[in-house]
Amino acid sequence: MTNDQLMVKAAWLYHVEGITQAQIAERMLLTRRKVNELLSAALDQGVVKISFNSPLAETVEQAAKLRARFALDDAIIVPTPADAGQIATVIGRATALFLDTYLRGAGPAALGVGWGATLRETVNHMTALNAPAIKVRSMMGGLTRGSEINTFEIVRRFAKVLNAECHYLAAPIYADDPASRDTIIAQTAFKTLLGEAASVDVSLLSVGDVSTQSLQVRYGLPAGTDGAALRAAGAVGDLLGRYLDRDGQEIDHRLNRQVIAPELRDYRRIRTRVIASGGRHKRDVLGACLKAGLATILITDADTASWLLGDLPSSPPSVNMEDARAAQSQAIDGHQA
Amino acid sequence: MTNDQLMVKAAWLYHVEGITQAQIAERMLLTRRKVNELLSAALDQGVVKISFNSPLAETVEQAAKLRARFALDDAIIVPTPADAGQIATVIGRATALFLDTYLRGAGPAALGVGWGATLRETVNHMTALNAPAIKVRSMMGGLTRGSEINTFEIVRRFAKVLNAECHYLAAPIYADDPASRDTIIAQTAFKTLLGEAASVDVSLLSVGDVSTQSLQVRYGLPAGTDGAALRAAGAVGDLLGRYLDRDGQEIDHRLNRQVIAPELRDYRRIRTRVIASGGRHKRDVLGACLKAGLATILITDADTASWLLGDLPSSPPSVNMEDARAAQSQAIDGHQA
DNA sequence: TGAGCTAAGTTACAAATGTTACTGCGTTGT
DNA sequence: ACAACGCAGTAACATTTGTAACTTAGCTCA
Repeated sequence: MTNDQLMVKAAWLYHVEGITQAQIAERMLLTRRKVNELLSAALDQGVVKISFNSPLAETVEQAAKLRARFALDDAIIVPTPADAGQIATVIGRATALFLDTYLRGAGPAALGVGWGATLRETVNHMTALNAPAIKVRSMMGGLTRGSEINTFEIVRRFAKVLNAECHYLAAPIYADDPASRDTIIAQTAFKTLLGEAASVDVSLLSVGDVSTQSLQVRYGLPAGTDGAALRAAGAVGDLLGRYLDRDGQEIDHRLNRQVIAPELRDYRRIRTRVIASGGRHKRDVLGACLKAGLATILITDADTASWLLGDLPSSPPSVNMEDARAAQSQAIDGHQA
Repeated sequence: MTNDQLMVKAAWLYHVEGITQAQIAERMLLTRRKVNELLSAALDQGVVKISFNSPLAETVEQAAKLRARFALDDAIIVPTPADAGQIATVIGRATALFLDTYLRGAGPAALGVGWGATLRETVNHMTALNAPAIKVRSMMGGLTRGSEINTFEIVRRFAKVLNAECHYLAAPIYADDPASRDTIIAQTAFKTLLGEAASVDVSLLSVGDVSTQSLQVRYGLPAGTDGAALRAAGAVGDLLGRYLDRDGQEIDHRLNRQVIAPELRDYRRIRTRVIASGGRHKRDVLGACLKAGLATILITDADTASWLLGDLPSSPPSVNMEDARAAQSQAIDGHQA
């Protein structure tokens, strides 16, 4: 029996029939240890999924406010996890649930996807759906330097889970200079691919920030550009590889003329534009995107939602993540007293 | 905060953020005991749900064979639980998952439902869906003597979870005698209700058997009729309150002229006819229904599926459930040696 | 051939979980 | 007002779970 099958069977016995891991080990002729491994593997590989039927009242309220304030079609807010490292996971899961129902219902012709930790978690937790009619399109090129989060891998996995075909945008995100960018995108092949990317019915993207936290800043920027330069030019983060200022306008920086991705103008024509991101350092750029109306559906966490609604003061860009985390866990500890 | 909200919040912290029950208790200012209670309540009230992404290979194979053999549109097979008491739960859950996706996809105009332990579990595990356009219809009258599984309750809950309206078939399943049955169904009100019941797009029923296990045999039969008489007349069980022989034909018994439910002839016109039932004592009647083409979609357990496919010998009607159960658990225990 | 290495199993233990028994407080009814 | 009842909280316990340390078998490469 394949490993996948073992996971499903063990998970069935455990979660549905409710017998102990020791008993499962006996029945399946495995060690208890192995069963334990299988069960956690099943959980984080998304073979078994845990989903919620009723949403949390608090987040529903925030979602309604966000919808009204930024003219969104929908907003989904998940509670901010105490452990900042879990934000991508949690938002990713919520996004997966959203997409699951959305794709089943609307059945769009084409889905454009970006990349990032959040989208990786999303595809991890999607339910398999036989929808060969859906076209999956990559909306941005890949990182050229190695990274644990691979653009192509994400697109491929989306296609696989939907049993659909996919097109990669087989190019780096940034050309070496504006002139070569123009040459590249003038190629028939790229024109087609960019055209396809811009003509999807639904796009699923996350945003990047300009801190050193950002994978894109660390690995994705071409030689001669760094995060500091972008910040100096007024950037608060990027969408589709294009760096934006606080108002969601593209900054005047050479990098934005090197990017190989659809124009924001074309991007705006996409009917359903999902942006899924959260966490403290993504605040500013999320705010910028919303201000500029770049999203029609927002998926984020409760703290970020509060901030977007103006409940919290704007954070200075120099905020230290360690301090922030310490402050947060203190608040939680304080609760106990 | 309402109890439901507490459950959702605790479940979120536990299943998504992955913190311990003790920590949740601290954060939510509850006792660990309370948290523990909330979590299991959340699980069996269906506030959180565990679902599987990939099906078990073995059952998929059986399902394909059943589809071919009985000209079904679909078949869903779940592993037979070791504990016979769990059969309704397990099949019910599978049915809920099926209905969830089915209703989201096809969006039928009207759903007819029956009653029984399996359907109660089904509605327990359905995902809430805002589908006010769906009409929920009761397809059979209610038991007149008290029972823990109430017909009206089930219809109402289906309607509630779909946020839809429902019509009850406000009548007993059986009239006192054939003559009064005819009088009753001649009433305009009942004509309308029976017509509605027979004109749904999807019906969801389970079957009854003729053993003393059967709730219907124990509580639902009118005075003057008992299980033994039905068995003597060749009945192997009932669908829609109508008792059938091994070939799925209505037996010639007075009871079948007392029943207040759609005619099988009309029932057959329903496009999608789901039958969800399993367990050893339902074998014969399931076989009868399939032979007569009364189902288009079957949801049952693996052992029953095997039997239906002819892999197992027909069981004598006098089989003792206690023995069967003992034999089964012995088989499992034997595994360990 | 044998030393060393890897992978899997076994054992053992610490943490987390589920349950039971007990305690005390409030509430109800006489 | 007082007794009886019951419910929620507390603490303690047994079970289950997750993990780490250790062992063994099989294999590779010198």
